[in-house]
Amino acid sequence: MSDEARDFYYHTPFYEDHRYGTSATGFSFSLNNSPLSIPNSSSPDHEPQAFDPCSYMSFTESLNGSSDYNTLARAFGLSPSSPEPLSGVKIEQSPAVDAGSETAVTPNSSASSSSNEAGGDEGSNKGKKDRQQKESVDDGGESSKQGSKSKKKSEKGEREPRFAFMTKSEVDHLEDGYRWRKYGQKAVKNSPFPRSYYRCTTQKCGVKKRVERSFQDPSVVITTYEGQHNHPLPATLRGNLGGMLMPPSMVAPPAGFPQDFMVQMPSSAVYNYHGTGGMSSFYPQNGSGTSPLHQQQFQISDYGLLQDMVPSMFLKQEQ
DNA sequence: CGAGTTTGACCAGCGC
DNA sequence: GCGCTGGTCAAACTCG
Repeated sequence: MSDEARDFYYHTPFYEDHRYGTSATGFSFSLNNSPLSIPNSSSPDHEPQAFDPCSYMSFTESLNGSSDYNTLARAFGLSPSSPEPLSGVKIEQSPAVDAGSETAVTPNSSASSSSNEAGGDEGSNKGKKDRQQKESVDDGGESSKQGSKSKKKSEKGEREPRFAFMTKSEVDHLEDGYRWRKYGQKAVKNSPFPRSYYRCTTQKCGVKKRVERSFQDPSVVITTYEGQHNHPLPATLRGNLGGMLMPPSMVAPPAGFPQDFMVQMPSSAVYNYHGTGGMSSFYPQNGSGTSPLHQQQFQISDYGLLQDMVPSMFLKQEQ
């Protein structure tokens, strides 16, 4: 499918042994027990495989477009060997999408992935496309609501890169520096918690995000970003960021926000976040839990959105 | 009054 | 074909 071919996407999990080493200033990544370290010039006295995410990139930057998804991908050990510059990274399940390459990348695949998140997006795009067409017909193609639609349907199958992570928080909608407008909420199957849909309020910015709570652990909020911001952070909030490495939702922890949160990227990668108000860092969890700052962990076993959205951090570049 | 939220409706994809 | 589910729209409503 052209759509898939045009995007980057995550492959469903299957790598059961991703291991993330950790240090106070960074983390390493290994694939199938093969350490995959990312150079770090700022943390020489840490484990060799460690690197300083802060000096490497930041989620915020990534979302802001100042750092591309390729960087993000690299930072997390994604698409480690991709030679060509990536133009985007996408979280989505790869249903049948190229089963061929998928198998190639995921030897143990067995996976689940029941998901339809990716498909859902496609669907939504199409849905809107249709809708827009209808409306266009109704008002001669100048529907006032067009605004939002024009972008999404925009180029029909074109899907935005997605990035999902989990955070341990008591508030559903975490502050991330950007302004969001909620445009929908839906009950999620098999979950007592609804999923909320947000869109960046900045004009021309088509970034969206979905927020929902894990039904397995209500204290965990699953946030999925879709697209990249094409504008800077609101000035008023920018100061709080300082380009620190933290998940988009964590950029500006609200008052009362738990100082620790964890982010789980791929199937078994668990990141812990320890914020101290002023400085914050990501602390990926490693098997031995050596990080002194480890606060909380969370293992995704296999469920709904996460399963679908964050099956693993493996990306694949389109061909 | 503008911006954001709520909520019911609509629609498409998917599985059976 | 039908029902379920996810995603979005948009009118009504709330809030500052």
